[in-house]
Amino acid sequence: MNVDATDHSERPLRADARRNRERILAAARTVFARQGGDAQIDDVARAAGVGVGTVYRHFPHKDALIGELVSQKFRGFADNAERALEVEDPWEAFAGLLRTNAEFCAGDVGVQQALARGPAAWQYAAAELDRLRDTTRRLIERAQKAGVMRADFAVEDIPMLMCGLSSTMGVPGYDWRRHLEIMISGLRAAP
Amino acid sequence: MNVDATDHSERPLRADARRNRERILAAARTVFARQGGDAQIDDVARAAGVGVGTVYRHFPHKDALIGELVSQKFRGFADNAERALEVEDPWEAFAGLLRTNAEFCAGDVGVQQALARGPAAWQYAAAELDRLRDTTRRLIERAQKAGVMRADFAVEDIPMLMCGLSSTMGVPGYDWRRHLEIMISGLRAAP
DNA sequence: GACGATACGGAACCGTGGCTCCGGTTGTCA
DNA sequence: TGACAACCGGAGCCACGGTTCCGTATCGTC
Repeated sequence: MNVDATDHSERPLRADARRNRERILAAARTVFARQGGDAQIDDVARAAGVGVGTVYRHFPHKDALIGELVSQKFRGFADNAERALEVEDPWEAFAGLLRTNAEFCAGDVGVQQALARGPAAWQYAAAELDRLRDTTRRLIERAQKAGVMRADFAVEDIPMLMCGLSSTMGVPGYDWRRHLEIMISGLRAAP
Repeated sequence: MNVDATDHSERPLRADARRNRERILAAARTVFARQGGDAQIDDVARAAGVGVGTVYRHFPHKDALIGELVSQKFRGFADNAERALEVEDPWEAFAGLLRTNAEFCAGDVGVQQALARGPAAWQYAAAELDRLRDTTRRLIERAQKAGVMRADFAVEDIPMLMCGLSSTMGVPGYDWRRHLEIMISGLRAAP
């Protein structure tokens, strides 16, 4: 399966094509954020002021479109993680990252839901995911070495944790931040 | 919408009908457990050795079938909660219930996923849900009064917590029990 | 054992939504 | 400015899956 919809090997996109591509992505963000992962391509196209055909010209199928959004999102996560490495306090660096990324998630629950639905979209973000994982691992090791985090916690737990969290973000009127704080408290080293 | 598919007001089901109803439910449990919420009615029918028409005779639509499964599941949750009230130690009573019900969930992730998907199925379990909520509230108050649970935790957090947890149960090879223990630690009263 | 009520089976219907196709338009380069 | 390649739009195609319909089989009662 072609994982990269952008196809950098070709000559640069024509001006109108690039413009439309951006419009489509922006529209997709909005539409998925509002309607969740089962929003229709037609809706995205309409919101972008573009025909369905144009959407499919840029993204061979729905997953590719969602994949691109997911990828962008993970790029953000990974960037945040790298910034967190510069925070002095090992615990604050880690907990802060969780909070920041959670907040970053909450912006568009739609993408999160879409992501939770099918694993197909994940592969598009593989590279960013690796970067995020590596950085986070370092944050965790640092905190554990400092003795402020429970020793049995591992990077693999993060996706689960965020997955759980994000599934609660969709519930209207629920304060997911409390849920997050509960989990964060659970991560502190037992005395 | 008709919430009760069993329709107790009518005369008892004919012997073959009752038999088929049970078969369908059993098959549905298996099929949904294996394939998740988007398993098809046709699959359920085939697994039950029955025609689709028969499934629809007993359950007016897919949601009603899922609803019945969900309802049964919640009856189990609520029963467990009532048993937990008899445990002496307030903390163990509560934490134990979480563990028990989580384990009970893990049995058929399919139903959990189906449940997480659409809110339509929830209404079928409304009565059991109320019973579960009331009992759990008492467990929480007891633990908080004893000073062993953080004071800002509320019954409303439980569904979120379980929702998050169940969304990780579907991931093959992941130890969701660790996730649960992390959350449980997060609930203990801060010293 | 006969008869009416009840239940069964599964082919077919139909709405939905992803995706394609092609005639028309627009950007780019000489 | 002309010509061609790249791109656009959206009607329509098609597969999928929930639901219906009705001729046939089975149950329970007299």
